[in-house]
Amino acid sequence: MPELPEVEVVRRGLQSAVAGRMIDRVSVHHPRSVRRHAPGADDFTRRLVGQRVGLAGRRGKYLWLPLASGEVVTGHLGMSGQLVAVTPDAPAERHLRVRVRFADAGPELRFVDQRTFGGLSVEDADDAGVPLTLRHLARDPFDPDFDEGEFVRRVRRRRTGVKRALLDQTLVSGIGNIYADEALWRAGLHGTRPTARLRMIDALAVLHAARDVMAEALGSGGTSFDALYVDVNGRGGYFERSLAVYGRRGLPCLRCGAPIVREPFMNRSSFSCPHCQRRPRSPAVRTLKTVTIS
DNA sequence: CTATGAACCTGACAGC
DNA sequence: TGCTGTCAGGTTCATA
Repeated sequence: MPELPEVEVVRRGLQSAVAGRMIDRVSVHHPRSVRRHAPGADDFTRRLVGQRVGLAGRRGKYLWLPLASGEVVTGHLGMSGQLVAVTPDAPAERHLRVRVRFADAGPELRFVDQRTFGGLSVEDADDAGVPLTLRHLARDPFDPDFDEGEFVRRVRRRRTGVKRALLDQTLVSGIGNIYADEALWRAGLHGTRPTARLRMIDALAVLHAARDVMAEALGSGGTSFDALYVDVNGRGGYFERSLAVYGRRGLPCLRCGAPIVREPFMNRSSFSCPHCQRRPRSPAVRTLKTVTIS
């Protein structure tokens, strides 16, 4: 569930809850939650214990905490992951996966994850403190070094639909199913519009729309449809009230009044306005004639 | 290298 | 009361 705004809310909460504190004990309650830490759960624990943590970082939907050792502990929330700060004597959550206790008497950090698509791992970092395993990720639209020209060039080189491109974390990171649909609605584009023939002005419009809608969502504490997305204090956001299309099948478009439609998309859903976002005549291209030059 | 779809999990809910 | 099928905010891996 969590996309960039929700992960950023968690990053901020994480930082105020644990930055500067010393890790004392770590317990892994489910091996799957540390599966991306190749050396295993015991090694994961060993690398954390005794470390003081620094200021939390984020790229796209990933976040991390630097350790005094120079390594970083990285996390991804997947579809249902939560990082919560609670008093050490609070009862264990149903889906408690990893528990991090500190040397002081303050709250402990818990990774709770119903579906276990998320996870934690300890990684090496580059000179800028970015985990090495995240370098394949594109920067996100809030990164001062995000290169819009390069984004447009790379998108137009693709032979796919614009929604697929928005969700490709190697082109731009942080955008998921909700904010992709919201951005496409704001830009007046249907998600199956072929990227190869996308005008530069449209590519930039949808990118800026994604950045804008995610900034607004961040201001509302994120989008919570249910209890699966919460901040470190266990509270949800309220941006779902401001969504224009996502989850609004049959309800009137806020711009023109036409009923919002839901269409299947990659085993999931896309929501759009049939009037404001007209379908392309020829859908996403995928058969490209290959010409061999000998 | 690029594009696509299945797999990875658990739980809520609708319909029978 | 069950059972079955569908759906959920994401990423990775195998296959063309």
